[in-house]
Amino acid sequence: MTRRKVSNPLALAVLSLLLERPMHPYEMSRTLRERNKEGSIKLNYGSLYSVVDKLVAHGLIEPQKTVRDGRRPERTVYGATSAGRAEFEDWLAELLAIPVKEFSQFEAGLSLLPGLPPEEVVDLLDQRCVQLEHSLASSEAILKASAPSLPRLFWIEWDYVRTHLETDLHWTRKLVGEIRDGSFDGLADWRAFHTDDTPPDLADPARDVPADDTRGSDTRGVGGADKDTTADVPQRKASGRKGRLKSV
Amino acid sequence: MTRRKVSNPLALAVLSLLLERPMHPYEMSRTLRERNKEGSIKLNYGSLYSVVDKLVAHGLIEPQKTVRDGRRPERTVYGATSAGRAEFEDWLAELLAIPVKEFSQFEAGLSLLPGLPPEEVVDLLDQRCVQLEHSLASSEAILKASAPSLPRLFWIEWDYVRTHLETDLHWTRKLVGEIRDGSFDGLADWRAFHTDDTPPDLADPARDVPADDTRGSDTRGVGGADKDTTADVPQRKASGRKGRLKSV
DNA sequence: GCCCGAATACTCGATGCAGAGTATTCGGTG
DNA sequence: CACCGAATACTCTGCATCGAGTATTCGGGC
Repeated sequence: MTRRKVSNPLALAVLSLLLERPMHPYEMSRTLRERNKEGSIKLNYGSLYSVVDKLVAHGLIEPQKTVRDGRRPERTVYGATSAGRAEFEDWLAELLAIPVKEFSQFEAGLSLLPGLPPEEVVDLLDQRCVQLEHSLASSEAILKASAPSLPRLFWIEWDYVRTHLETDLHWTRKLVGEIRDGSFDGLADWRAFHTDDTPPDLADPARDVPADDTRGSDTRGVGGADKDTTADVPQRKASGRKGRLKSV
Repeated sequence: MTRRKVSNPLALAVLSLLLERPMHPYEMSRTLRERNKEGSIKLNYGSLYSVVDKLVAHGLIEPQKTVRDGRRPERTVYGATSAGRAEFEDWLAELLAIPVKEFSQFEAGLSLLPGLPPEEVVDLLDQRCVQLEHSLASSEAILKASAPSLPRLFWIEWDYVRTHLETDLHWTRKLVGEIRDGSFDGLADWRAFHTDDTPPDLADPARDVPADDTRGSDTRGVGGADKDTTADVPQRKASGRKGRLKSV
């Protein structure tokens, strides 16, 4: 019951292509690739064929003929129906008008940030910045390559992602800066939590209550989860991980 | 083969909670909600229980005891193993250090923008701006509410999303402005494509070739896809969609 | 003491999707 | 003319995910 009968955005791209001209599935995939739409619409064959089938089942597209080139196997050419055109326009309008909350991996990571010590976080975010710079460079390469040959309308989505990459990079750099120069709010507690052998309940919501209890309180004494919380562990972790991630 | 044995970010949150103290699944969900982590990590019960089972199966967490409050059904309390701690730290480090490309709905919409006429796009993006302003306002409300009681470390992810919302809003406003004041590159062709009854092949990659063919060429004459491409249709579509979307 | 709604604590089946795998054919090279 | 790698054109299976559904229990009002 996801509102749309076919919810995969790839279906929208298929409709778009078939409104332009009839095609067979493989041609759709090639066309999307040629136009650099692969970067904005996830394309894989499994989904493509199942999406086409579903569009047919709902009467949004229909097989028009089958052709064969040389001795290649037969391919079915599909075309959009007028119901398909209506669905395309309505769906695209919705995508443009109504922002939807999407969950990013990085956001999830940020929300669990207290789980790593600040020094290591700085290291990791530095690595992230380097990667973002690379992504940014290749985005800009695409823009440079497209701009002379095609009007802006056809590479507008690249401008959008580039802008967001920039924002991301600046935000991350700023955060790294704050942690590094010590101006980050609560930095001392954060560090202490990871160096003490009996860390305070940093992440507990009952934290606004003045911390007069909680040294070995019952909430932590249940046992099991505390093993290997020794002082040397952070060192081992840091070096071990740094080595692995650099090699990636 | 998704690299991790359990790939759902919810599993990372579970590990994080269980490293803090042992819990039963329902308590995990409540805790995540109390801490406003629901906004950054998608939580639903189906996933939660299957993720817990999988973590157990891979030895990253383990059942510790079963308790019952009053006459409530028994609940299983889980705790993290040391393998679980290692997985948590490694995974979180990866999330922070390595940016992954994620496909947003809006980006997909942008990449198919030529499918709607510019006037309608302006309308739709205006609506988007209004929605984004609302999201931004509620993000800021959360920040205002959290800032006095908790150090920045615990609401850093809200700062991140707020920043991206702002970028998004500014970018969209700018685009709307360009289309509206006519400075958008290729605007005339875009509009013509949607008002002419025999539109040029605007979106075709063979566009750098001077358009000396393609008036009623065989690629469009296959029939079916062209019906209801009459001049009055855009009016009807626009008003119809505007009505519907406003009511949402 | 009874009723109602909210919270508790899950279960389960359908669906969608990823992506590895397969089989064929074309084009270029030695 | 034989071969090899790249491109063509799919298929198939397993797994994750989703969210609706269920059954129970607590708390508060009347």
